[in-house]
Amino acid sequence: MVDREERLQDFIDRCRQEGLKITPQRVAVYEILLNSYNHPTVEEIYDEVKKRYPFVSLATVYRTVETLEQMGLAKKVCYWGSSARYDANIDEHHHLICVKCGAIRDIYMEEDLSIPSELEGFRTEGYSVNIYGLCPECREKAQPTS
Amino acid sequence: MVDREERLQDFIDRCRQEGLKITPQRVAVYEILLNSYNHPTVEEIYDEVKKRYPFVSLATVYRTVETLEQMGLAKKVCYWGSSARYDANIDEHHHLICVKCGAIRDIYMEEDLSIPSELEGFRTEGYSVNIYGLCPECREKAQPTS
DNA sequence: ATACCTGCAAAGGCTTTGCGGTTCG
DNA sequence: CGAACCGCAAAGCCTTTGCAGGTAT
Repeated sequence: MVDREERLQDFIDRCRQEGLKITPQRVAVYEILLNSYNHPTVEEIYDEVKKRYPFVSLATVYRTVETLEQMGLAKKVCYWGSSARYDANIDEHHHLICVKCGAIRDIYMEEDLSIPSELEGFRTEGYSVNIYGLCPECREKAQPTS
Repeated sequence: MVDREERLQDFIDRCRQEGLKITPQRVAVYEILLNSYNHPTVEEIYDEVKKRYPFVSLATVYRTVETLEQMGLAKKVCYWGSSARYDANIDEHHHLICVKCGAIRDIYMEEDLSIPSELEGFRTEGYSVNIYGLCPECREKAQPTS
């Protein structure tokens, strides 16, 4: 895992390279995403940004996460529920997902799948593993035998 | 893979057990899903059902796929784009996903990940692997070197 | 100075819901 | 006959977009 400061700096450098303006809102969105471990929704990011810049608009957050995604600095993760979630962790990692409440946790696995670079005509680029189950909180709430 | 007729019959039996009415629309939705290999969207299922029952409503299809999901007979798969897709293939299988157009293809793998039944406090139930890449059609459209 | 960006509000798309009439069991 | 279901239309999210004013370079 690369250092957060370094990633933020990389982001700023790349913005300059690509002629994108470095605005406080943009930096805030990426910084918040870098410091989140819970794969926040756009709304959640928005709430955080608002603490620093109360006049920020939700549309700006949407535009920024889209930019980040296009730059390859964040990923959109979408499993259940209505709203998309974002993840700035671009290391090879996988997800542990609660089938009840939708919570997502990052997980690193030793095992490595050997995926051919060509499969059924597809040129493959990468993979991710989703492990489904019940999170500790939801197990608690369910019958004690689970 | 279990036979389609058998699955349809199971569905009907379970409906009876659970006091759910067996309506033509319901049967049609499940039947269409069973015979689809392309993980159709609700809209696509709707278009198919309409061929048999022109007066069917989109809301009914939404309600039915939700029922099927709750019964464990279909899964909602949601990666990109706006609309959810459904899959009645409940065998252990994985997905090959085109990052460009969102096409999804089922894939069966020899390799088996050994997932502990308990992981970071989660009680695990299963997993799925998503392999990302460019589908044949999109490779074609891109530069010939891809 | 200018190209890019933001905030606002409106529009757009997918999905859910309320209701009256209908159908299955 | 009664409970469950359907079709219709409206409402409800989440997300995108157009525009006028503001900001970074």
